[in-house]
Amino acid sequence: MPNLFLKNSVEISVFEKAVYTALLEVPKGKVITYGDLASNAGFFGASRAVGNALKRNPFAPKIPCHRVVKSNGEVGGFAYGVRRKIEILRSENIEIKDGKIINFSKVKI
DNA sequence: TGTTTGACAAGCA
DNA sequence: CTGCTTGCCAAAC
Repeated sequence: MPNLFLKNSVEISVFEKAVYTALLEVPKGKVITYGDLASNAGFFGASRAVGNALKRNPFAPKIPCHRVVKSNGEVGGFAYGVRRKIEILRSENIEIKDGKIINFSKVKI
């Protein structure tokens, strides 16, 4: 395994490292899909694995996990509840209706 | 070391 | 639009 970093005494796989790093490049007020994030991280098609990586994210508030959404415009999941995710997104001026993002093509990277 | 698991995606009826 | 099926991938069992 070509991985294992040490961040705050927590082991991180190269996969997670790549995902978190790529995610940090998403500006406030914008979102990215699980699939695109996977691609940006260098793991095309790993959308599902990305979800897992975010869920078990060791350092929660440090990374903007809330900016990762589904490719169909739905919000997706969140470790602390979808409700919370929506609130945070709204606080970043991203409109959401019925669990779906308004103007998805415009707020998406 | 094989199987199961998900915060997914895309295609089709 | 809804619901179902298959494909995916890294991590956890």
